[in-house]
Amino acid sequence: MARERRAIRRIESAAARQVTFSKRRRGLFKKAEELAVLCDADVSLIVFSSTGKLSQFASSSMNEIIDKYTTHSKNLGKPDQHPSIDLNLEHSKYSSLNEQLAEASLQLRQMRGEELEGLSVEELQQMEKNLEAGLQRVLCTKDRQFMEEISALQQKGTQLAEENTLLRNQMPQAPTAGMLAVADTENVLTEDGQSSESVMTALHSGSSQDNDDGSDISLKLGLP
Amino acid sequence: MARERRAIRRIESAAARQVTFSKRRRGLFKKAEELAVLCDADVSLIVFSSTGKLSQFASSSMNEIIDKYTTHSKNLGKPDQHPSIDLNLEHSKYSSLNEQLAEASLQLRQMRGEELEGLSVEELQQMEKNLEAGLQRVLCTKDRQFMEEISALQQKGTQLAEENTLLRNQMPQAPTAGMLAVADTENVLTEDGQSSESVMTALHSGSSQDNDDGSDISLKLGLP
DNA sequence: AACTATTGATAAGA
DNA sequence: TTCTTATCAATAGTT
Repeated sequence: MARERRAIRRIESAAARQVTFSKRRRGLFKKAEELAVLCDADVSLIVFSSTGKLSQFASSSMNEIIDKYTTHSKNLGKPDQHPSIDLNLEHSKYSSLNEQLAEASLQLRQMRGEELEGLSVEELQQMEKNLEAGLQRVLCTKDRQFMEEISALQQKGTQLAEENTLLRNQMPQAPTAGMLAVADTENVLTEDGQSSESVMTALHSGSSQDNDDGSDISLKLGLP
Repeated sequence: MARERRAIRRIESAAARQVTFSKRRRGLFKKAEELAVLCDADVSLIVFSSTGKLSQFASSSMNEIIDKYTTHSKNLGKPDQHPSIDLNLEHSKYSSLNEQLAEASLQLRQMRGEELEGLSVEELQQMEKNLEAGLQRVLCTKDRQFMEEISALQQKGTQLAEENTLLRNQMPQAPTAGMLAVADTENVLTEDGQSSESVMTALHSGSSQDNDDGSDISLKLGLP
Protein backbone atom coordinates (compact mmCIF):
# COMPACT_ATOMS: atom_id res chain seq x y z
CA MET A 1 0.00 0.00 0.00
CA ALA A 2 2.88 2.26 -0.31
CA ARG A 3 6.24 2.79 -1.79
CA GLU A 4 6.64 -0.91 -1.85
CA ARG A 5 4.63 -3.85 -0.76
CA ARG A 6 5.77 -5.17 2.59
CA ALA A 7 5.74 -8.91 3.03
CA ILE A 8 3.26 -10.00 5.66
CA ARG A 9 5.54 -11.46 8.24
CA ARG A 10 6.82 -10.31 11.57
CA ILE A 11 8.81 -7.07 11.33
CA GLU A 12 12.14 -7.72 12.95
CA SER A 13 13.15 -4.17 13.73
CA ALA A 14 11.39 -3.19 16.93
CA ALA A 15 11.28 0.45 15.92
CA ALA A 16 9.80 -0.20 12.52
CA ARG A 17 7.37 -2.65 14.09
CA GLN A 18 6.20 0.01 16.51
CA VAL A 19 5.71 2.56 13.74
CA THR A 20 3.79 0.16 11.56
CA PHE A 21 1.74 -0.90 14.55
CA SER A 22 0.65 2.65 15.24
CA LYS A 23 -0.32 3.35 11.67
CA ARG A 24 -2.07 0.10 10.97
CA ARG A 25 -3.83 0.00 14.28
CA ARG A 26 -5.40 3.35 13.55
CA GLY A 27 -6.51 2.13 10.15
CA LEU A 28 -7.89 -1.09 11.53
CA PHE A 29 -9.94 0.64 14.19
CA LYS A 30 -11.26 3.11 11.69
CA LYS A 31 -12.39 0.31 9.42
CA ALA A 32 -13.93 -1.57 12.29
CA GLU A 33 -16.03 1.41 13.19
CA GLU A 34 -16.98 2.04 9.60
CA LEU A 35 -18.16 -1.53 9.21
CA ALA A 36 -20.24 -1.22 12.34
CA VAL A 37 -21.86 2.01 11.26
CA LEU A 38 -22.33 1.30 7.58
CA CYS A 39 -23.64 -2.21 7.99
CA ASP A 40 -25.31 -1.95 11.36
CA ALA A 41 -23.05 -4.71 12.63
CA ASP A 42 -21.92 -5.41 16.14
CA VAL A 43 -18.15 -5.24 16.11
CA SER A 44 -15.64 -5.82 18.83
CA LEU A 45 -11.92 -5.39 18.30
CA ILE A 46 -9.30 -6.05 20.94
CA VAL A 47 -5.62 -5.48 20.27
CA PHE A 48 -2.69 -6.09 22.54
CA SER A 49 0.55 -4.64 21.23
CA SER A 50 3.67 -6.75 21.47
CA THR A 51 4.53 -4.70 24.55
CA GLY A 52 1.23 -5.65 26.15
CA LYS A 53 -0.64 -2.38 25.72
CA LEU A 54 -4.38 -2.77 25.19
CA SER A 55 -6.51 -1.02 22.60
CA GLN A 56 -10.14 -1.79 22.10
CA PHE A 57 -13.15 -0.87 20.05
CA ALA A 58 -16.74 -2.01 20.43
CA SER A 59 -19.69 -0.79 18.43
CA SER A 60 -21.91 -1.23 21.46
CA SER A 61 -20.80 -2.58 24.81
CA MET A 62 -17.68 -4.69 24.78
CA ASN A 63 -19.00 -6.94 27.50
CA GLU A 64 -22.23 -7.44 25.70
CA ILE A 65 -20.53 -8.45 22.48
CA ILE A 66 -18.14 -10.77 24.21
CA ASP A 67 -21.00 -12.36 26.02
CA LYS A 68 -22.97 -12.75 22.85
CA TYR A 69 -19.91 -14.35 21.38
CA THR A 70 -19.41 -16.78 24.23
CA THR A 71 -23.08 -17.68 24.11
CA HIS A 72 -22.87 -18.24 20.38
CA SER A 73 -19.80 -20.40 20.41
CA LYS A 74 -20.79 -22.20 23.57
CA ASN A 75 -23.83 -23.47 21.74
CA LEU A 76 -21.72 -24.89 18.96
CA GLY A 77 -18.58 -25.87 20.77
CA LYS A 78 -17.67 -27.42 24.07
CA PRO A 79 -19.85 -26.36 26.95
CA ASP A 80 -18.44 -24.15 29.67
CA GLN A 81 -14.86 -23.04 29.48
CA HIS A 82 -14.63 -19.77 31.30
CA PRO A 83 -17.35 -19.86 33.88
CA SER A 84 -15.67 -17.01 35.69
CA ILE A 85 -15.93 -14.58 32.82
CA ASP A 86 -19.64 -14.94 32.46
CA LEU A 87 -20.20 -13.96 36.05
CA ASN A 88 -18.41 -10.69 35.72
CA LEU A 89 -20.29 -9.93 32.57
CA GLU A 90 -23.76 -10.78 33.80
CA HIS A 91 -24.46 -7.49 35.40
CA SER A 92 -23.16 -5.13 32.76
CA LYS A 93 -24.75 -7.22 30.07
CA TYR A 94 -28.04 -7.01 31.86
CA SER A 95 -27.99 -3.26 32.30
CA SER A 96 -26.86 -2.81 28.75
CA LEU A 97 -29.75 -4.89 27.47
CA ASN A 98 -32.08 -2.96 29.65
CA GLU A 99 -30.82 0.29 28.23
CA GLN A 100 -31.13 -0.95 24.70
CA LEU A 101 -34.66 -2.11 25.32
CA ALA A 102 -35.62 1.18 26.88
CA GLU A 103 -34.13 3.03 23.95
CA ALA A 104 -35.91 0.83 21.43
CA SER A 105 -39.22 1.20 23.21
CA LEU A 106 -38.85 4.95 23.34
CA GLN A 107 -38.09 5.05 19.64
CA LEU A 108 -41.13 2.92 18.91
CA ARG A 109 -43.37 5.12 21.01
CA GLN A 110 -41.98 8.19 19.34
CA MET A 111 -42.55 6.72 15.93
CA ARG A 112 -46.15 6.23 16.97
CA GLY A 113 -46.22 9.90 17.86
CA GLU A 114 -45.95 9.64 21.63
CA GLU A 115 -43.53 11.38 23.95
CA LEU A 116 -42.39 13.85 21.36
CA GLU A 117 -42.16 16.70 23.84
CA GLY A 118 -38.44 16.59 24.46
CA LEU A 119 -37.42 16.52 20.82
CA SER A 120 -35.89 19.39 18.94
CA VAL A 121 -37.26 20.60 15.66
CA GLU A 122 -34.34 18.95 13.90
CA GLU A 123 -35.06 15.60 15.52
CA LEU A 124 -38.70 15.94 14.62
CA GLN A 125 -37.81 16.60 11.02
CA GLN A 126 -35.59 13.53 11.01
CA MET A 127 -38.44 11.47 12.41
CA GLU A 128 -40.76 12.87 9.82
CA LYS A 129 -38.30 11.80 7.12
CA ASN A 130 -37.97 8.31 8.60
CA LEU A 131 -41.69 7.90 8.95
CA GLU A 132 -42.33 9.00 5.42
CA ALA A 133 -39.66 6.67 4.10
CA GLY A 134 -41.04 3.78 6.15
CA LEU A 135 -44.56 4.53 5.05
CA GLN A 136 -43.43 4.62 1.46
CA ARG A 137 -41.79 1.21 1.77
CA VAL A 138 -44.79 -0.24 3.51
CA LEU A 139 -47.03 1.03 0.77
CA CYS A 140 -44.77 -0.44 -1.90
CA THR A 141 -44.71 -3.79 -0.17
CA LYS A 142 -48.46 -3.77 0.25
CA ASP A 143 -48.93 -2.98 -3.41
CA ARG A 144 -46.57 -5.75 -4.36
CA GLN A 145 -48.51 -8.24 -2.24
CA PHE A 146 -51.73 -7.09 -3.83
CA MET A 147 -50.24 -7.56 -7.24
CA GLU A 148 -49.07 -11.03 -6.40
CA GLU A 149 -52.45 -11.99 -5.07
CA ILE A 150 -54.13 -10.52 -8.10
CA SER A 151 -51.92 -12.34 -10.47
CA ALA A 152 -52.43 -15.62 -8.62
CA LEU A 153 -56.18 -15.14 -8.69
CA GLN A 154 -56.09 -14.19 -12.30
CA GLN A 155 -54.21 -17.33 -13.17
CA LYS A 156 -56.71 -19.39 -11.26
CA GLY A 157 -59.54 -17.55 -12.97
CA THR A 158 -58.14 -18.20 -16.39
CA GLN A 159 -57.76 -21.84 -15.57
CA LEU A 160 -61.34 -22.08 -14.31
CA ALA A 161 -62.63 -20.31 -17.37
CA GLU A 162 -60.84 -22.78 -19.56
CA GLU A 163 -62.30 -25.65 -17.60
CA ASN A 164 -65.70 -24.09 -18.02
CA THR A 165 -65.27 -23.87 -21.72
CA LEU A 166 -64.23 -27.45 -21.91
CA LEU A 167 -67.23 -28.52 -19.87
CA ARG A 168 -69.62 -26.52 -21.97
CA ASN A 169 -68.21 -28.00 -25.10
CA GLN A 170 -68.80 -31.43 -23.68
CA MET A 171 -72.49 -30.68 -23.12
CA PRO A 172 -73.56 -28.43 -25.98
CA GLN A 173 -77.30 -28.56 -25.09
CA ALA A 174 -76.85 -27.22 -21.55
CA PRO A 175 -79.99 -25.24 -20.73
CA THR A 176 -78.73 -23.93 -17.32
CA ALA A 177 -75.85 -21.91 -18.72
CA GLY A 178 -77.71 -18.64 -18.25
CA MET A 179 -77.67 -19.00 -14.48
CA LEU A 180 -73.93 -19.23 -14.17
CA ALA A 181 -72.73 -16.99 -16.95
CA VAL A 182 -75.09 -14.65 -18.67
CA ALA A 183 -73.62 -13.42 -21.90
CA ASP A 184 -70.78 -15.82 -22.45
CA THR A 185 -72.39 -18.54 -24.43
CA GLU A 186 -71.82 -17.11 -27.87
CA ASN A 187 -68.19 -16.28 -27.17
CA VAL A 188 -67.29 -19.68 -25.84
CA LEU A 189 -65.73 -20.91 -29.04
CA THR A 190 -63.62 -17.89 -29.76
CA GLU A 191 -62.22 -17.33 -26.27
CA ASP A 192 -60.96 -20.85 -25.88
CA GLY A 193 -57.16 -20.85 -25.81
CA GLN A 194 -56.92 -17.12 -25.40
CA SER A 195 -55.04 -17.60 -22.19
CA SER A 196 -54.01 -14.65 -20.03
CA GLU A 197 -55.06 -11.07 -20.43
CA SER A 198 -53.63 -8.92 -17.67
CA VAL A 199 -56.09 -8.14 -14.95
CA MET A 200 -54.28 -4.91 -14.25
CA THR A 201 -55.15 -3.53 -17.63
CA ALA A 202 -58.65 -4.75 -17.14
CA LEU A 203 -58.87 -2.76 -13.94
CA HIS A 204 -57.45 0.35 -15.52
CA SER A 205 -59.47 0.28 -18.68
CA GLY A 206 -62.72 -0.15 -16.83
CA SER A 207 -65.32 -2.13 -18.76
CA SER A 208 -64.43 -1.29 -22.31
CA GLN A 209 -63.08 -4.46 -23.82
CA ASP A 210 -64.86 -7.71 -24.52
CA ASN A 211 -62.49 -10.32 -23.11
CA ASP A 212 -64.64 -11.51 -20.23
CA ASP A 213 -62.71 -14.59 -19.40
CA GLY A 214 -61.12 -13.09 -16.28
CA SER A 215 -63.37 -10.26 -15.32
CA ASP A 216 -65.82 -12.26 -13.22
CA ILE A 217 -62.94 -13.23 -11.01
CA SER A 218 -61.35 -9.83 -10.88
CA LEU A 219 -64.39 -8.47 -9.10
CA LYS A 220 -63.46 -10.41 -5.98
CA LEU A 221 -59.92 -9.11 -5.88
CA GLY A 222 -60.23 -6.32 -3.35
CA LEU A 223 -61.21 -8.49 -0.43
CA PRO A 224 -58.79 -11.27 0.48
CA MET B 1 -12.23 4.13 -1.91
CA ALA B 2 -14.16 3.72 -5.00
CA ARG B 3 -16.22 5.42 -7.63
CA GLU B 4 -17.41 7.82 -5.06
CA ARG B 5 -16.91 8.32 -1.38
CA ARG B 6 -19.71 6.77 0.61
CA ALA B 7 -20.82 8.67 3.70
CA ILE B 8 -20.15 6.67 6.86
CA ARG B 9 -23.67 6.26 7.98
CA ARG B 10 -25.99 3.29 8.14
CA ILE B 11 -26.78 2.00 4.64
CA GLU B 12 -30.52 2.02 4.31
CA SER B 13 -30.93 -0.51 1.53
CA ALA B 14 -30.71 -3.96 3.07
CA ALA B 15 -29.30 -5.42 -0.11
CA ALA B 16 -26.56 -2.84 -0.49
CA ARG B 17 -25.80 -3.15 3.21
CA GLN B 18 -25.31 -6.88 2.85
CA VAL B 19 -22.99 -6.45 -0.14
CA THR B 20 -20.91 -3.81 1.57
CA PHE B 21 -20.81 -5.90 4.70
CA SER B 22 -19.35 -8.84 2.82
CA LYS B 23 -16.73 -6.76 1.11
CA ARG B 24 -15.67 -4.74 4.08
CA ARG B 25 -15.72 -7.64 6.48
CA ARG B 26 -13.26 -9.49 4.33
CA GLY B 27 -11.03 -6.43 4.23
CA LEU B 28 -11.27 -5.89 7.95
CA PHE B 29 -10.34 -9.46 8.80
CA LYS B 30 -7.45 -9.36 6.40
CA LYS B 31 -6.11 -6.22 8.02
CA ALA B 32 -6.59 -7.63 11.48
CA GLU B 33 -4.51 -10.64 10.59
CA GLU B 34 -1.85 -8.53 8.93
CA LEU B 35 -1.52 -6.36 12.01
CA ALA B 36 -1.18 -9.43 14.19
CA VAL B 37 1.50 -10.96 12.00
CA LEU B 38 3.47 -7.85 11.09
CA CYS B 39 3.54 -6.37 14.56
CA ASP B 40 3.39 -9.48 16.64
CA ALA B 41 0.21 -8.23 18.28
CA ASP B 42 -2.56 -10.18 19.88
CA VAL B 43 -5.69 -9.36 17.98
CA SER B 44 -9.27 -10.45 18.49
CA LEU B 45 -12.04 -9.41 16.17
CA ILE B 46 -15.67 -10.37 16.64
CA VAL B 47 -18.34 -9.31 14.18
CA PHE B 48 -22.04 -9.93 14.32
CA SER B 49 -23.84 -9.04 11.13
CA SER B 50 -27.12 -7.18 11.41
CA THR B 51 -28.79 -10.54 10.85
CA GLY B 52 -26.94 -11.98 13.83
CA LYS B 53 -24.37 -14.07 12.01
CA LEU B 54 -21.05 -14.36 13.80
CA SER B 55 -17.59 -13.96 12.27
CA GLN B 56 -14.44 -14.01 14.33
CA PHE B 57 -10.72 -13.76 14.12
CA ALA B 58 -8.17 -14.26 16.84
CA SER B 59 -4.42 -14.21 16.41
CA SER B 60 -4.11 -16.76 19.19
CA SER B 61 -6.96 -18.23 21.19
CA MET B 62 -10.08 -16.15 21.33
CA ASN B 63 -10.81 -17.16 24.88
CA GLU B 64 -7.31 -16.35 25.94
CA ILE B 65 -7.50 -12.87 24.48
CA ILE B 66 -10.90 -12.21 25.95
CA ASP B 67 -9.64 -13.40 29.28
CA LYS B 68 -6.66 -11.11 29.05
CA TYR B 69 -8.99 -8.28 28.14
CA THR B 70 -11.37 -8.80 31.02
CA THR B 71 -8.44 -9.02 33.41
CA HIS B 72 -7.03 -5.80 32.03
CA SER B 73 -10.23 -3.80 32.17
CA LYS B 74 -11.26 -5.24 35.50
CA ASN B 75 -8.15 -3.75 37.02
CA LEU B 76 -9.07 -0.31 35.78
CA GLY B 77 -12.74 -0.45 36.60
CA LYS B 78 -14.37 -1.16 39.91
CA PRO B 79 -13.34 -4.54 41.15
CA ASP B 80 -16.17 -7.02 41.72
CA GLN B 81 -19.65 -5.68 42.26
CA HIS B 82 -22.20 -8.45 42.37
CA PRO B 83 -20.26 -11.53 43.27
CA SER B 84 -23.38 -13.56 43.93
CA ILE B 85 -26.64 -13.04 42.15
CA ASP B 86 -29.07 -15.82 41.50
CA LEU B 87 -27.70 -17.11 38.25
CA ASN B 88 -30.82 -18.86 37.08
CA LEU B 89 -32.94 -15.85 37.71
CA GLU B 90 -30.37 -13.76 35.96
CA HIS B 91 -30.38 -15.98 32.96
CA SER B 92 -34.13 -16.09 32.50
CA LYS B 93 -34.30 -12.34 32.89
CA TYR B 94 -31.64 -12.13 30.28
CA SER B 95 -33.41 -14.31 27.76
CA SER B 96 -36.63 -12.48 28.30
CA LEU B 97 -34.92 -9.15 27.82
CA ASN B 98 -33.23 -10.46 24.75
CA GLU B 99 -36.52 -11.54 23.27
CA GLN B 100 -38.14 -8.25 24.04
CA LEU B 101 -35.27 -6.40 22.49
CA ALA B 102 -35.37 -8.55 19.39
CA GLU B 103 -39.08 -7.93 19.06
CA ALA B 104 -38.70 -4.20 19.53
CA SER B 105 -35.86 -4.07 17.03
CA LEU B 106 -37.87 -5.97 14.49
CA GLN B 107 -40.77 -3.60 14.92
CA LEU B 108 -38.48 -0.64 14.52
CA ARG B 109 -36.92 -2.05 11.39
CA GLN B 110 -40.34 -2.78 9.99
CA MET B 111 -41.51 0.74 10.74
CA ARG B 112 -38.51 1.90 8.77
CA GLY B 113 -39.74 -0.29 5.95
CA GLU B 114 -37.32 -3.19 6.26
CA GLU B 115 -38.03 -6.88 6.57
CA LEU B 116 -41.61 -6.53 5.45
CA GLU B 117 -41.52 -9.72 3.45
CA GLY B 118 -43.26 -11.99 5.93
CA LEU B 119 -46.17 -9.67 6.67
CA SER B 120 -49.70 -10.20 5.48
CA VAL B 121 -51.67 -7.54 3.72
CA GLU B 122 -53.67 -6.96 6.89
CA GLU B 123 -50.53 -6.41 8.93
CA LEU B 124 -49.21 -4.07 6.29
CA GLN B 125 -52.38 -2.05 6.38
CA GLN B 126 -52.14 -1.85 10.16
CA MET B 127 -48.55 -0.63 9.85
CA GLU B 128 -49.60 1.91 7.29
CA LYS B 129 -52.23 3.19 9.66
CA ASN B 130 -49.75 3.39 12.53
CA LEU B 131 -47.17 5.14 10.41
CA GLU B 132 -49.64 7.66 9.14
CA ALA B 133 -50.90 8.34 12.66
CA GLY B 134 -47.35 8.70 13.94
CA LEU B 135 -46.39 10.94 11.09
CA GLN B 136 -49.42 13.09 11.74
CA ARG B 137 -48.53 13.49 15.39
CA VAL B 138 -44.93 14.25 14.58
CA LEU B 139 -46.02 16.92 12.14
CA CYS B 140 -48.36 18.46 14.71
CA THR B 141 -45.65 18.51 17.33
CA LYS B 142 -43.18 20.02 14.91
CA ASP B 143 -45.63 22.73 14.01
CA ARG B 144 -46.33 23.42 17.64
CA GLN B 145 -42.62 23.77 18.36
CA PHE B 146 -42.26 26.14 15.45
CA MET B 147 -45.16 28.21 16.73
CA GLU B 148 -43.72 28.33 20.21
CA GLU B 149 -40.35 29.41 18.94
CA ILE B 150 -41.95 32.03 16.75
CA SER B 151 -44.11 33.39 19.50
CA ALA B 152 -41.16 33.54 21.90
CA LEU B 153 -39.13 35.40 19.33
CA GLN B 154 -42.00 37.69 18.57
CA GLN B 155 -42.45 38.51 22.22
CA LYS B 156 -38.81 39.31 22.51
CA GLY B 157 -39.06 41.43 19.39
CA THR B 158 -41.96 43.38 20.73
CA GLN B 159 -40.13 43.99 23.95
CA LEU B 160 -37.05 45.19 22.13
CA ALA B 161 -39.14 47.48 19.98
CA GLU B 162 -40.72 48.98 23.04
CA GLU B 163 -37.34 49.54 24.58
CA ASN B 164 -36.27 51.20 21.38
CA THR B 165 -39.22 53.52 21.50
CA LEU B 166 -38.46 54.49 25.06
CA LEU B 167 -34.87 55.20 24.20
CA ARG B 168 -35.83 57.34 21.26
CA ASN B 169 -38.23 59.30 23.37
CA GLN B 170 -35.47 59.98 25.84
CA MET B 171 -33.33 61.56 23.12
CA PRO B 172 -35.74 63.42 20.85
CA GLN B 173 -32.96 65.18 18.88
CA ALA B 174 -31.25 61.94 17.86
CA PRO B 175 -29.74 62.61 14.44
CA THR B 176 -28.61 58.99 13.89
CA ALA B 177 -32.13 57.53 13.87
CA GLY B 178 -32.12 57.12 10.11
CA MET B 179 -29.33 54.59 10.34
CA LEU B 180 -31.22 52.23 12.59
CA ALA B 181 -34.81 52.64 11.45
CA VAL B 182 -35.65 54.61 8.36
CA ALA B 183 -39.27 55.63 8.45
CA ASP B 184 -40.24 55.03 12.05
CA THR B 185 -39.63 58.36 13.67
CA GLU B 186 -43.05 59.82 13.06
CA ASN B 187 -44.86 56.66 14.15
CA VAL B 188 -43.02 56.29 17.39
CA LEU B 189 -45.72 57.78 19.52
CA THR B 190 -48.57 55.82 18.03
CA GLU B 191 -46.98 52.40 17.96
CA ASP B 192 -45.97 52.46 21.58
CA GLY B 193 -48.13 49.98 23.50
CA GLN B 194 -49.44 48.32 20.37
CA SER B 195 -48.20 45.01 21.59
CA SER B 196 -48.44 41.86 19.51
CA GLU B 197 -49.14 41.61 15.82
CA SER B 198 -48.82 38.00 14.70
CA VAL B 199 -45.50 37.29 13.10
CA MET B 200 -47.14 34.62 11.00
CA THR B 201 -49.24 37.18 9.21
CA ALA B 202 -46.21 39.38 8.86
CA LEU B 203 -44.43 36.55 7.11
CA HIS B 204 -47.34 35.83 4.86
CA SER B 205 -48.23 39.34 3.92
CA GLY B 206 -44.69 40.21 3.03
CA SER B 207 -43.97 43.94 3.40
CA SER B 208 -47.38 45.45 2.98
CA GLN B 209 -48.45 46.88 6.32
CA ASP B 210 -46.95 49.75 8.20
CA ASN B 211 -46.71 48.39 11.75
CA ASP B 212 -42.96 47.98 11.87
CA ASP B 213 -42.61 47.26 15.53
CA GLY B 214 -41.88 43.56 14.99
CA SER B 215 -40.81 43.22 11.41
CA ASP B 216 -37.15 43.98 11.89
CA ILE B 217 -37.02 41.06 14.24
CA SER B 218 -39.17 38.78 12.17
CA LEU B 219 -36.48 38.66 9.52
CA LYS B 220 -34.31 36.68 11.88
CA LEU B 221 -36.91 34.09 12.72
CA GLY B 222 -35.85 31.34 10.39
CA LEU B 223 -32.44 30.84 11.89
CA PRO B 224 -32.23 30.00 15.57
C1' DA C 1 -19.40 -12.72 -8.67
C1' DA C 2 -16.29 -9.93 -11.66
C1' DC C 3 -14.83 -5.51 -13.25
C1' DT C 4 -12.59 -0.73 -12.81
C1' DA C 5 -12.44 4.04 -11.62
C1' DT C 6 -11.57 6.09 -7.60
C1' DT C 7 -10.57 6.87 -3.04
C1' DG C 8 -8.13 5.36 0.99
C1' DA C 9 -4.28 3.38 3.49
C1' DT C 10 0.31 3.22 4.22
C1' DA C 11 5.80 2.48 3.58
C1' DA C 12 9.48 5.15 3.52
C1' DG C 13 11.59 9.34 4.35
C1' DA C 14 12.02 13.83 6.78
C1' DT D 1 5.01 11.28 16.79
C1' DT D 2 3.55 13.73 12.79
C1' DC D 3 3.75 15.18 7.94
C1' DT D 4 4.50 14.29 3.11
C1' DT D 5 4.35 11.68 -0.97
C1' DA D 6 4.63 7.80 -4.09
C1' DT D 7 2.45 3.73 -4.43
C1' DC D 8 -0.44 -0.13 -3.58
C1' DA D 9 -4.93 -1.89 -1.76
C1' DA D 10 -9.79 -1.60 -0.80
C1' DT D 11 -13.98 -0.79 -2.43
C1' DA D 12 -18.52 1.77 -4.58
C1' DG D 13 -21.01 1.45 -8.34
C1' DT D 14 -21.81 -1.12 -12.32
C1' DT D 15 -22.45 -5.13 -15.22
